[in-house]
Amino acid sequence: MTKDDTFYSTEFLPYLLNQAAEAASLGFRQYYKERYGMLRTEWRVLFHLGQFGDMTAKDICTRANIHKTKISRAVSALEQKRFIARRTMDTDRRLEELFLTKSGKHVLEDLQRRAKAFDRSLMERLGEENARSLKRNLAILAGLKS
Amino acid sequence: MTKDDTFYSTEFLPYLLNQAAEAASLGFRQYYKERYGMLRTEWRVLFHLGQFGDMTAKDICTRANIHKTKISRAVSALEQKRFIARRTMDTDRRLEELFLTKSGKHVLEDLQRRAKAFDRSLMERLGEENARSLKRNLAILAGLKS
DNA sequence: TGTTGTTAGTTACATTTTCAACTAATACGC
DNA sequence: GCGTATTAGTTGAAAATGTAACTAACAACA
Repeated sequence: MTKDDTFYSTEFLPYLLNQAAEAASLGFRQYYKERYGMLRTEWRVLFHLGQFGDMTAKDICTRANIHKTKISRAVSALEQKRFIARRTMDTDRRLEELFLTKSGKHVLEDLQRRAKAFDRSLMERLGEENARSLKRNLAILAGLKS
Repeated sequence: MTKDDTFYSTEFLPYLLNQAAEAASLGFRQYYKERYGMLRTEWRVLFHLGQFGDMTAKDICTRANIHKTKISRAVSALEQKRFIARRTMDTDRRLEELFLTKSGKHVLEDLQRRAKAFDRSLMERLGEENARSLKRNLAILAGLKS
């Protein structure tokens, strides 16, 4: 029995994932926070609305795997900033369809453009092939792919 | 100008990283929380002490990239649980060397064994080659490698 | 229709995190 | 040595998160 069953933190995938996630989101987070006073969940809600069109809070919860209270608060915050608005659905009055306002669209446009650039810069650090493989593996772990 | 400048959330590396990190740490977090009432930072402090031997709070901050207040509180919590103890250093009385108690060592041993197993199970889902490449890329993004 | 169960979303409260200010000890420049 | 600047670590208050209980609307079925 050798002493070398030492297990290093940098070998532990959850640790690595977390460190990488923190490091990678730092720069972008700073931007939407300083520029628009937004929190991460708010940015995500906006992003999802842009991606899938009008949808309900529940839809976003499911899609983004975020708890409903977090979404509820993000929605209120975005509403106060006048980036989104809601309308109760006739078919089921429990549901509220969320949609981007004009200014919300502008903000989202800006954020998306920056997100894209930010993403590219991260990928450049890894190289095309590595980056592709990384994203594939992450999607699997995140349960987005089998 | 085609409409297909749509940028999907699942293409955005920080998003993917975060989702994967959340998903990957869930199972293990549950274990140390339920079994030992520990928070993530506490588990990390323990892990670092096991890995590098006795060290100060500051050392851990630097190594693990965690803010000193978070560490300070984790250290207090671990101390209360009698998993670690501290002794002020003679050479510089601002510094406190942290070390594992007997029971802390037991707990850490258990956690490390489980972490290892947990890690293996994650890696199996990806396949050996993919997993290796994933860890390499994460280390780069985390700034642990150039 | 009335009862029971379920679902979308909000609210209240407890826990955790963040941020800024603080204390105590050391280091530096003179 | 003495004043000033740093540094390690703690603390308190504010912000954010998680958890559970709640309201309002719908569904199902007698």
